[in-house]
Amino acid sequence: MTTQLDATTPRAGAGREKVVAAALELFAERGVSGTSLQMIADRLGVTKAAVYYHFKAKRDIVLAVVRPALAEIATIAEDAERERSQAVRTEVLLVGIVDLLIRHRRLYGIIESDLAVGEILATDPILASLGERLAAVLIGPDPDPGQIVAANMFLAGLKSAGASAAAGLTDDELRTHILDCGRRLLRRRRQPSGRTATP
Amino acid sequence: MTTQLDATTPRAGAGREKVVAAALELFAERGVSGTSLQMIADRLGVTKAAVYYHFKAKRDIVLAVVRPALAEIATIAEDAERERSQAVRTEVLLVGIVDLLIRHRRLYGIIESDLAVGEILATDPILASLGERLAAVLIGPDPDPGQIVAANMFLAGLKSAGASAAAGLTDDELRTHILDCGRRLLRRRRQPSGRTATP
DNA sequence: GTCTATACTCCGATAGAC
DNA sequence: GTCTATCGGAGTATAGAC
Repeated sequence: MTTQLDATTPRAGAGREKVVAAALELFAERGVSGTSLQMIADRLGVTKAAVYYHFKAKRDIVLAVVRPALAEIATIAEDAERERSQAVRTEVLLVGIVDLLIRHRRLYGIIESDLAVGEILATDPILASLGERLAAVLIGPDPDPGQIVAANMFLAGLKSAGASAAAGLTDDELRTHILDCGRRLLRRRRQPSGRTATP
Repeated sequence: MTTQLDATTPRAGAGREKVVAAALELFAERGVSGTSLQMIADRLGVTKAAVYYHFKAKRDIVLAVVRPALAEIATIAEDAERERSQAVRTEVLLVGIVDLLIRHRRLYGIIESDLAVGEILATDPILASLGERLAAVLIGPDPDPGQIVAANMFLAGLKSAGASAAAGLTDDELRTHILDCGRRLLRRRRQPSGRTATP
C-alpha cells in the first residue's frame, strides 16, 4: 500500500506526506471536486479529523499537491526577467513554461480537468501574483492593448491546449505546436508609434 | 427585457422568470459559486423550496441564465458550417463569435470569473457538443495536430482574453485585438506532406 | 504530536402538508 | 405555488485520549 516513505522525511511530515500522496492518487482518479476529505481519510485508514490535523483546509491540500510545479514556474519567471531583451525574455519564458507543461503533463491534466482547482489557484495570493508576473513578462514594458490580449489568451489557452488537444500527441509534437502558437500570438507587430522595444 | 410572453408561454413562466432575473443579479454581484439557493430565495422573499419548484437543481438555473447566448452560438456555428471554403468558415465563425463575446461582455464576465460555471457548462451534453462543433469548424477537414492545438488554444483563451484584458479597453479595441489573435492562431501554415486539401 | 469522537453550519435536494 | 421539515454530505471545528 502506502510504502512511499522510508527515512527521507523523518519528522515534519510523515503523516502529512501520506495525505499528499493519497490526495494525489484520488485527485487523479476522481478529480479534486470529486474527492472529499472523507475519501482521503478512508484511504489512509484514519478519520477526517486526522487529515484536518495536517491541513487546515482542503484547499491547502490542493496547494500542497501543486506546489512543486509552482516553484518551477517562479524559477522560470526569474530566469526570464533577468534577460535584457524583451524578445529574449518572451522566448525564455515561452520555452520554459511549455517545457514545464510537457514534463508535468499528467499533473496539468488534473489541474485542467477539474475547474475547482483553478478557483483555488486563482484565490491564492502567491499564485495570483505569479500569473500576473508571467503576463508582465509576455506583455513587456510597452504594453499596447493587442499585446495584453495576446498574452492573456496564450496563458489561458496553455492549459486547455495541453489537456484537450493532448489526445494522441507525443510530448515532442505537443511541445512544438504549443511553442508555435505562443510565438504566433506573442510576436510583436509593428506599432503605429514606432516605439517598439525590439526593432 | 421580458418580452417573452405573448401567448407562447402564458403560464409556465412568471415565477420562473423572477428566479432567473434574481439569479442573474446575484451571479453578477457575487459569482455563481458565491450565490446559494438561499440567497436567491431571500431576494425573492420566498424559501429555498419555492425556488426548487421552478428548477430541479442549481445548475438548471445557471443554464437558464446562459441559454440565450448559447442559442446564438449555435446559430453562428450553423452559418459557418454552410460555407464552402474552409478559410471562409473559419472567418465567419471567428467574426461571429468575437462579436457575440463583445455584445455579451458582461455575461461573459460572469461566466469567466466563476470557474464553477465552466464546470456546469462542460457537463451539459448540449454545450459540450457545441464546443466540439466550434472546434471542428476551426480545425477543418484535414486535422493536423498544429491546427488542433491552435483551435483549442483560441477557444480556451477567448473567455479569458475578454474578461481579464477587458480593463480599460473599448468594445471596438477588444474586438479588433481578439480578432487579430484569432487570425494569427488559426491561419493555416504550409504543411509538410502536401496532403492538405483533398485526400 | 498524533489521532478519535463528536458536533456544528451550510449547502443542495426531497417529501408532503396547506 | 409555496410552505415546513428534513435529509445526507460537504467542509470545518474543538475537546480530549494516547
